[in-house]
Amino acid sequence: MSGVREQKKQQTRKAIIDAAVKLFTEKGFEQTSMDELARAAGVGKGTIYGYFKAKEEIFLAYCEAELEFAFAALDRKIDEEASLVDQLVAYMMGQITFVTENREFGRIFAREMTFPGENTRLRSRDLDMRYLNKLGEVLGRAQLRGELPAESELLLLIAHLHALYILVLSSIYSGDVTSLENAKIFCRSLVLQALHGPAAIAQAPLDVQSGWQELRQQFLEQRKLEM
Amino acid sequence: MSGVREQKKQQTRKAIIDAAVKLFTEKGFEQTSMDELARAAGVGKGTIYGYFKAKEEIFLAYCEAELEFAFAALDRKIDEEASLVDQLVAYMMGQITFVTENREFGRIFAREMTFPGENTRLRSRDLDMRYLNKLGEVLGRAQLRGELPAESELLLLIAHLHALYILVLSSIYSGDVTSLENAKIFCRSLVLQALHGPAAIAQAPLDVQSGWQELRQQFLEQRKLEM
DNA sequence: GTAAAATCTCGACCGCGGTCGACTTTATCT
DNA sequence: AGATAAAGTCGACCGCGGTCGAGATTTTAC
Repeated sequence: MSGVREQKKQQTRKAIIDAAVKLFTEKGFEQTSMDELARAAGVGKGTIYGYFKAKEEIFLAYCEAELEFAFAALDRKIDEEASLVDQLVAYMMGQITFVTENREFGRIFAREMTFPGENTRLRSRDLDMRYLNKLGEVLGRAQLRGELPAESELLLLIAHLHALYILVLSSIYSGDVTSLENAKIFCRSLVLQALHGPAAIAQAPLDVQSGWQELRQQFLEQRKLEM
Repeated sequence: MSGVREQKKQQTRKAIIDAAVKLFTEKGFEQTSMDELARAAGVGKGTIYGYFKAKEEIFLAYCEAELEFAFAALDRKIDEEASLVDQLVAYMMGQITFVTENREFGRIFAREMTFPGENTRLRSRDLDMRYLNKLGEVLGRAQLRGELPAESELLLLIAHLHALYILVLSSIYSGDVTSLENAKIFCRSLVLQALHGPAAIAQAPLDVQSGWQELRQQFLEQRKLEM
């Protein structure tokens, strides 16, 4: 049972991912066909499906590497002594900035991560956990500092914040939020409310208040909600 | 400019939607091909694309009718005098039950609604607004009753609750939540926290607390989060 | 060493969603 | 009414993601 076979398999796998990174980066996910990918990786198309169940799975493998990098960069930039809100907003915006760097790419990523198909469920969960763990760390530190009540249920808060992140992303793709600045204001307002209850905005610093009011106007005009 | 043409167009449009309702219901969205749909509607395949930009757009048109019905049923069942939390959970669960009635259908719906493509953006926004308006009504009534601080920013709260709904849906597709019962417990915990702050669960009635603790255990085991 | 079994590779092939331009039907103009 | 323009219809056709089984390659058994 010499490792010849195993070795080759690893090579092939790497060749596929490398080709995917190159092509997806160069021309995007949807614009890269499996035929191209196979040719670029130097294998038959069918072979790819021995390594990945679907095109989306390759996509997530590709994301894994990229996200790793983005998170590392973010970690370096985060100020652990900043206020909880600032840190949370920073993480959320880091993630959002990364995802929406390319709009089409981000939509696929968001769709696959938030509502994964059976093929991609496990892989997307892996990726998700990195982000959730990050949130957990930030919250844990805040709890130690006393910035968060000791009896807070951290897991629930993590879920909560994750929900807000998804919402902001969704707002970007629904057209309610059209710039990263607005996304940030939105994030901040939501986080404030999550941490300090429904009346938090009314007590927030003036710049947050006014920023939100402006956004609010845009929402109402765009969506014609009856309020 | 007799209306002959316009009349025919309306007929054709209706024929397409009718066929879609029949086929999507019978065999599902993905299992219905555009060729079949065209044949069933009695038109050429190309004709359909004169009425809808993409298969997904037909899907959303199909949903519109179904959702209308589901909401009406829900409205009839909702107790306007129940507590705010109960009403919110009821609406969220109504929506979730509807969406996940068929798993594949629900995933497409959720993906298209949360991260719409350029083709389906406007239509998905229309649908979204119905749900948001419902939330607004419930919150507005609660504010009048004094169950919600007068200075609460309703729009922000609506956004917040919408985020929670999406999260619960996402948890179902990620495999974190595997039954409607669990979804309900999750919903309730999240809503409580959203309305009463991060420490709300610790003060919740015992059954909510214990239900959540059980769910929490499942999460941790499944996801192996470091907490 | 060799035969049998297990594994991996490949590209022709499938059905799909979506496009295109030739064709038919309706509206408009004189 | 006849001619021209405009609008609508259609299915052959395209490239796509994914499958399949024949054939090549490695492992195992003797």
